[in-house]
Amino acid sequence: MSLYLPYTVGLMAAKKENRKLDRSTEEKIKSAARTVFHKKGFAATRTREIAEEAGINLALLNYYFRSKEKLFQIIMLETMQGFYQTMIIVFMDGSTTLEEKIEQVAEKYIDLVVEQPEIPLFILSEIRNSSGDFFTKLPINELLKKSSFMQQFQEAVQQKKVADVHPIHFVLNLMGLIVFPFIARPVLTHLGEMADAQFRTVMEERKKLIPVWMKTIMAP
Amino acid sequence: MSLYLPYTVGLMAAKKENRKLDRSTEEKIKSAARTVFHKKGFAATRTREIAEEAGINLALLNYYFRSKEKLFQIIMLETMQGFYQTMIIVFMDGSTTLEEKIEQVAEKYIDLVVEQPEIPLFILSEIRNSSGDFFTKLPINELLKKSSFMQQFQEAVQQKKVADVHPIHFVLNLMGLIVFPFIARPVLTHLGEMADAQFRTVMEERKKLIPVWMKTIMAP
DNA sequence: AAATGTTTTAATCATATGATTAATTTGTAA
DNA sequence: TTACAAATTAATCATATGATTAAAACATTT
Repeated sequence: MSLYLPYTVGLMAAKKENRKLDRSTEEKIKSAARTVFHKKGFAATRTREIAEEAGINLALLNYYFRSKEKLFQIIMLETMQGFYQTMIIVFMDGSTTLEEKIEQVAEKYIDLVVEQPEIPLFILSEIRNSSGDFFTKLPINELLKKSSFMQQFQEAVQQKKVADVHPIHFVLNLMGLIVFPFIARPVLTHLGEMADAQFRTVMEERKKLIPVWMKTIMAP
Repeated sequence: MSLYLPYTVGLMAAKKENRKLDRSTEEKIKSAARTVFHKKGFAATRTREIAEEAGINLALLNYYFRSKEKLFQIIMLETMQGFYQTMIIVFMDGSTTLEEKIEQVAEKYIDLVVEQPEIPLFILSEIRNSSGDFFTKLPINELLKKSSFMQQFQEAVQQKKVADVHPIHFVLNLMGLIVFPFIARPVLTHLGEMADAQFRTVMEERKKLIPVWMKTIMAP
């Protein structure tokens, strides 16, 4: 009998681990959902594919998340949070200069999006349909307005170190230069026969180039 | 009896017009399809919605175009053609300088996309899934390689008028600066409370600004 | 070990959706 | 006018898809 104890204990431990992995089951589903949603978008995603990717029964998905919509909203919110966090952190930092902030944003964002290239297109194409509910749940606007970045930027304009154009140009240029290549990636691949390695090289170059370009662009 | 003749003739004329509008029926369906596909993308589009938008019976859609896929491919191809045509025309023109080409591309593209703001996001998000079939059907690659633009660009590099970085940076910067604002438009709307009128103003400004920026960016 | 609650599954449902069919209307020509 | 072809429609089909249910497996507590 005692011979079975270790086995049983082992089994119990494994099961207990699985039990703790209740969280892991939930996480497995979320992870699979992230993968599929990011790649295909909400409308083209089948819950069955998420279930298969997660290695679980379809019913379990609804058991944990009630519906495809609810699961999607969670993924969407987390994705946006993850994306804006980088910008928020850099822009709130009072100890860096305006130039340093640009350098850091370029570097960190390119790193982020090299890891997860589908994110920009995912966010932008899903926002186009959904009403702006996601934004009301994220206090990005308020944070940015009070940020160290905004102060420094307005100062720079007053001191005529930066051209006096609408600040939106600055944001559009910076994010466009960083993010657009990843959105247009498939076009490059098909059109210019650009391989993965070359693309990475180009994006590494841009880490250095974008801050330089931004300075010359925004000069008065 | 003759009293009825005008009416009948009138009716006939109207019907005959409708008959000529066989083409118009096809065109009505395509136009509706364009609208809905552009706005929602392939996966989120319902053929019933296209039919309703076109004011025709659902079966008629399949009568003219066989399937949703076939109809979509036609729309997609025409949309891409329309989008690239602008670039091709400007870039092939041997009578303009490199600077003028940039000015013209910025101006024409912003005009184009102000009229049809959904196009960039539509093209880019649909390409992400579909295999690159659409590109093989469009000879963009070959045309651009032989274009006046390419010649002038390579000349400028040799004469050290333009920085010697990978030419892809040039394309990414130009298209990113032009197109990205339209892709990010919903974010601006929700985040920055930016209204239509203001957005248009900003884009008008960019017609002038982008060529200037491109020059300073690409200087050695 | 028994009882209880939680997680997981197989089977099934209800509806949405793309497509087809058979009949009807309309236009054209003899 | 009649006959024939083309365009259009209402009704229907087949399947995909999100969701639910009832039972089984598993874990936890007593």
